[in-house]
Amino acid sequence: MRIGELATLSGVSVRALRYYEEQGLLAPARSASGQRIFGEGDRAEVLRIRALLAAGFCSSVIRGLLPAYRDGGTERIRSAIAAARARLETERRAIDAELDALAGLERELAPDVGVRVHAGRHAAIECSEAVAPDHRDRRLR
DNA sequence: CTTCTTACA
DNA sequence: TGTAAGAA
Repeated sequence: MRIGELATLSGVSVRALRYYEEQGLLAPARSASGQRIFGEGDRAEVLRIRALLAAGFCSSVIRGLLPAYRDGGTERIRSAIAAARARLETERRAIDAELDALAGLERELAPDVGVRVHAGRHAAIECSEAVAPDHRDRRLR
């Protein structure tokens, strides 16, 4: 099948499929005219790549993991999962520590801070300088 | 109409 | 990742 069909079947964009090939995650054959030719098995392959990506593995790691999936290298995969889990748990501890630190700063403030009366209305305290453009960032800039 | 590559946002 | 452009 050509790239468009695989994209429809897998729910992955044509752009992404070409990118996966560029990253060495997929190795489709080529027709005489240069078009990528995928096999039926590539559908499952793509879904697996998506699952690995969703779990946080970068393409270079996935590249090394895919062959293990094909030739039953279960131990290699298990260790990769364990490493990823350990890394995430370390990060979680750091996040919990920051959350605790924030709670401490909040308790340190006077009881009524957070809202001040201006012209009879409630208004949130301004904090232009300390606000991160994206609250998902790990550090405020 | 679909795909390819290359390049840019 | 999406989209544009020009060619096949």
